[in-house]
Amino acid sequence: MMTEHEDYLVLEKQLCFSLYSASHRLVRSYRLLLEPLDLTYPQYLAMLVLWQQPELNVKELGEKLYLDSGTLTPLLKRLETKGLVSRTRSQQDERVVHIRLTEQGQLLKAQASHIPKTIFQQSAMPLEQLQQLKHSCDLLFQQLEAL
Amino acid sequence: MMTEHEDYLVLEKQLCFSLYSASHRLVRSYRLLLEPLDLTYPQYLAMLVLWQQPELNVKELGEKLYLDSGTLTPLLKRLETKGLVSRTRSQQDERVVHIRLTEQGQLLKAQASHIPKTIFQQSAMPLEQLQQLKHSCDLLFQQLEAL
DNA sequence: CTCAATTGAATTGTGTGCAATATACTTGAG
DNA sequence: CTCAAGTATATTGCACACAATTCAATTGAG
Repeated sequence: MMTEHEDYLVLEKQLCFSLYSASHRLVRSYRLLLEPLDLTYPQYLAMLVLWQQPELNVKELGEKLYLDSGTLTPLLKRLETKGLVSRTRSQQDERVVHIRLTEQGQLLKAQASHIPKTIFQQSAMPLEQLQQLKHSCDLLFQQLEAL
Repeated sequence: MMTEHEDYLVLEKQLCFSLYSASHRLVRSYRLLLEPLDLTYPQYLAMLVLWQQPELNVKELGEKLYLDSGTLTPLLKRLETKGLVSRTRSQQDERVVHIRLTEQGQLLKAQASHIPKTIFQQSAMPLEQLQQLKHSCDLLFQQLEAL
């Protein structure tokens, strides 16, 4: 008694809901591992970037994380309060705010090094399937971004 | 110069970040389509459930959406304000709140019927790959849920 | 050189997520 | 029958996301 279109409106059939739920559940798994580091998942993402590139500005960080200043400014202020990063305005262009990893922030990297492997083990899924999942997510992102 | 563990700490190699970004981007695509219906994506998810089952309580809805009352109560109050659902306490057990689809809420279903197909087209990805993506997300969710 | 347009960040406001707590109600062991 | 334990929902508080706006600083066309 459902039209073809209406049938697609079933929650369990929607890819987006699966993606949405899996993403939240995965972040929840990270939460337990990040609690000892006193980091939230988005803060951990920012630290990941800084561990690779210890200095960059808010715009550059936003481009890597796909987040805007409305999200990043308060997040970075919290990281600053914890002593993990410093925020200083550029001398050359005072609109720009440089984010720098502090020594304390650098030290935190060692405590995070086990996390990716732990999450991988918790997923209890074949590496190959996870790689394929990642690849499909990246492609989906690109397709939607391109619109 | 990176240890094996440290190499995993590269943002672009992390499945979770791909999942996280793809999920947010997909919700953003929904946002444009849902704007004419005056619904947010989580509100749309709640409506999807109600279009299948026009009456249920908060706990049942939470089990379907994997959300708790802290999220659902304000969300459902907003749907009530829009006239899409009613919220009434059970006579038998006054702790229970029944959520019912209103006539206006029912009418909204027709306006949403095109959305799944539109999103599918915007993804510009093969149906088979999307199905596989959904399946992997569902599996990942289950594995993490089972811990 | 000048001012309109642009840019980078911050601010504001709305709406989730979710942990923790509170509250009211129901149930069941004794 | 009673009260301790459990249950369903609501409330509170914190941290994102993100659109919209503001503001200060820079840039570039004429």
